[in-house]
Amino acid sequence: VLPKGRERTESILAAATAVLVEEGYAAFSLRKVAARADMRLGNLQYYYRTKADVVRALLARSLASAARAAEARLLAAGDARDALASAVRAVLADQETGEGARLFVELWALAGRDPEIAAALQAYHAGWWRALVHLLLRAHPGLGRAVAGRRAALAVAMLEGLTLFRPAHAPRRLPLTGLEDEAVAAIVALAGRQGT
Amino acid sequence: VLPKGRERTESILAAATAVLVEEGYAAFSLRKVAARADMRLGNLQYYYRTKADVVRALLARSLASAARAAEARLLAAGDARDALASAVRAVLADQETGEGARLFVELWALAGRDPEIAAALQAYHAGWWRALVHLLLRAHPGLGRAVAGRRAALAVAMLEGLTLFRPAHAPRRLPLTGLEDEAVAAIVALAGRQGT
DNA sequence: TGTACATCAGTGAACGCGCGTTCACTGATGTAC
DNA sequence: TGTACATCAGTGAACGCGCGTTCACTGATGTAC
Repeated sequence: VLPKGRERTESILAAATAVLVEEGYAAFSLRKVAARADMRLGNLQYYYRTKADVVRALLARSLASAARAAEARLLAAGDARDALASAVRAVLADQETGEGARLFVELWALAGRDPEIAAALQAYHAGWWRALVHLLLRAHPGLGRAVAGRRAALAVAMLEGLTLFRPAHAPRRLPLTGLEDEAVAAIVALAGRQGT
Repeated sequence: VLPKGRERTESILAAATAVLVEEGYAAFSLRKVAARADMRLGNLQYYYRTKADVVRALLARSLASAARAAEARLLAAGDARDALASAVRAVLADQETGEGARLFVELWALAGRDPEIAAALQAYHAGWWRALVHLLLRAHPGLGRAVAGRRAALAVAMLEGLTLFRPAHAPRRLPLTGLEDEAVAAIVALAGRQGT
């Protein structure tokens, strides 16, 4: 174990994530991160030499944990008949807080300008897309990989798109009652339709 | 007509949009906007007193034009049997450039922190969601408003989510061939499924 | 047509501020013998 | 166990820079009489 160093970098990244989520990248500064982690600017820079290093590390940490969570959700359902439905339900439940959604929207915006971030985000999506493909194929082996791949991509797009209607981003007057059940049903139906 | 003033504000907002799309909100500054619009900072501020005023105006301009385009797409299809399919196809075609997508991702990120922007964005989504509901009900009158509303919301989420896989944001290794056709088919099928 | 004056459009300098980064320095902790 | 020394962790000041905003000022254009 490397207790001291790990503790330090962990608290720096936690502070950085909080600042990014609460204030956005435009207002993200090393001084704020240091203050939030209760240390001096100079000391923070002993661990991460530049602002870019902090952002890179924070990105890696967040995506790794989100990927772990999402894939676990999808795989946990196992072979049950309603595996797909309960996995989708779990993913939707994870979106509830809106905090993660806020972080991801920031990262999407950054990805438009930073190829490294774009690649990391892409790898993250590919990760749970793959898990979803497995799930689809297990439920409907006749689909074939190509069709299952496209449909999984549509499901990912729909689920990610739904985060945009979360409370944090909009008062969402879109008719919301029962939307989650409808989403689950839509994805299950999407999976089962006759192949293209 | 107010030729001079309009010309000026128009070129300011065009410059501001370009800067926001190319550099992101974090790097968005009045000096850059002024330089791009080929005028002095002081003169720009004669038209918009503060940075917030520029952002507000640019938001209004962009959303109004995007809303006009999207609703036109959805309504142009008229009563034809394949109205829904061709409307969805048109919306997907509009996404092709990625430029608009970049702008919207920036706005989503800002919406997380600015209620005014969140409200404007929400109104925009509500606009084309409404058009989509009409289209769904015309194609399948038996659905009922509630179900049609939920399904239109899912379609909006899917279509918005798909913008995230556009070239500008990711090298997109997700299996893309035929994805658009699959999306059209999925939304048509979503519309026609037996009501919940 | 000419004159006086107000408004409009545009200029340029200055302000104070927070930023990322650099750097010389200080103790504490670990290692070698 | 003690001493010498290297590395680690942390401090605090300073730098130059771009930023939003304020402001006094200047011509050009429009209006009144």
